[in-house]
Amino acid sequence: MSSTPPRRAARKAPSERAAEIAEAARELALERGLAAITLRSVAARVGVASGLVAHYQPNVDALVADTFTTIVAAETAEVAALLARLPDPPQRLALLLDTLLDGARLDVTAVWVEAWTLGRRNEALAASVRSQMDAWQAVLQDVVEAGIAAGQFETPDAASVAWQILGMIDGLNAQALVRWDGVNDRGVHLARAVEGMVGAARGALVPGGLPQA
Amino acid sequence: MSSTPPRRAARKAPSERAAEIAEAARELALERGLAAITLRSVAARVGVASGLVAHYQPNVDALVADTFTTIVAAETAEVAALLARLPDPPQRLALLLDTLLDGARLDVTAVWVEAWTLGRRNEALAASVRSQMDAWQAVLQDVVEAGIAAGQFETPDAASVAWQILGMIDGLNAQALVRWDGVNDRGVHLARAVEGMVGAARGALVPGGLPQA
DNA sequence: CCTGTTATTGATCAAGTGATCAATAGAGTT
DNA sequence: AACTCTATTGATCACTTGATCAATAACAGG
Repeated sequence: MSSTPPRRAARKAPSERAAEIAEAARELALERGLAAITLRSVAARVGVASGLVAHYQPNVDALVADTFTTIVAAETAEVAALLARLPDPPQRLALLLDTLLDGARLDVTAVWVEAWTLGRRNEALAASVRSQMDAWQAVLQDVVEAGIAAGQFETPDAASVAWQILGMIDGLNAQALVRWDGVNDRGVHLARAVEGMVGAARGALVPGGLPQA
Repeated sequence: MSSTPPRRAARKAPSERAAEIAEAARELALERGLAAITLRSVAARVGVASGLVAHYQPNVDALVADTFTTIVAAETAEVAALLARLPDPPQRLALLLDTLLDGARLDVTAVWVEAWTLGRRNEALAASVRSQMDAWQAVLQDVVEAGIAAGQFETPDAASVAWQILGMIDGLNAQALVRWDGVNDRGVHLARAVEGMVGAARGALVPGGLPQA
């Protein structure tokens, strides 16, 4: 048994150490924001010297950008997988709205919002943000187009509608980040708004399936 | 004619100097973000020693919070004044949506987004953000309630709908900050979404007044 | 058991931050 | 003209940041 932790960190395979660093950065970003990712903070969490973190990354900006991508891509994949189980486009869209508004991923929302700002001074991050936004938009566009093909939705521009829905979701989540109270029935309001945009039947997207209040 | 600027800044009345500092901070925030507000950057813009800026503020966090309030309150007042000219609630709401989506205030949007993140580490700023969000919501709620009173809107919860519209606008603007292209007819899509939420007649809010595409 | 490769260290540098405060000097008052 | 008040200075401190790199030590292959 050792009282004080070992002076020197165990030597590990580069891939393993890189994974540890990525994981530490991910946790830091979710807990304290992307701005909390520094050479020293990440190193401390992994239990290595700061120089080692620098050794595994060209610079901190890249680590921040990679961390953002890791976090956000996982969310997109998770939600997309959830949707894949449902066959009916209106059901898929309803689940999508419901899931993204449930407040279970507010830490990810915080990362999104921070990335929008940090992207101004971190070109690599800005590129990641654009790429991940495209990924989200693609997921939404898929659902909208499937609904159109099935004759359940009707809109002349699925791509634009998908962008619009994405923007609304982002805004409502960002709002929830700052202000929880005061807003009732977020899901129902959004569902009605989206029904109008995609040309779905009234009530087709309301989570509980209740057509009217 | 003097080649080099005077060593010492002219002595001014405290209120005047304070105004200069506030204005410099405002410009910096709009041009380079709230994070660009530092004792030295503000001092340099005013043409004064850094110590003087500190002399006029308890700390930098307060200056950032005040600057945010100044910028955002001016926007709210400006738009509210615009609306006041129109008597008809649907027209007011249409103008509101149209104005906020026209991209003329993207610099203010950037300040909003940054404040959401910075508020995490600046309690004074967080309080300002909440307060200014409330102010915006009140403007929107007013319009919605006027429409209900006039029998042109129909919704059981004007306050929640106002919050919802605000969130959507914020999200769409934040999106525009990062990605301009790909989205067509933002105004029309949003107008339709809002029509659904406030229970207005189809086409009542479309900017050009065209009921259908 | 050597020996070469390289993962790891930690001190170091330059740059930037907020904050403090004794010293200075400008402007109004007497 | 002397004086008083205070706006203004700028050096200074303690701290944090990203980055660099010579030195160290652990592991693998011969």
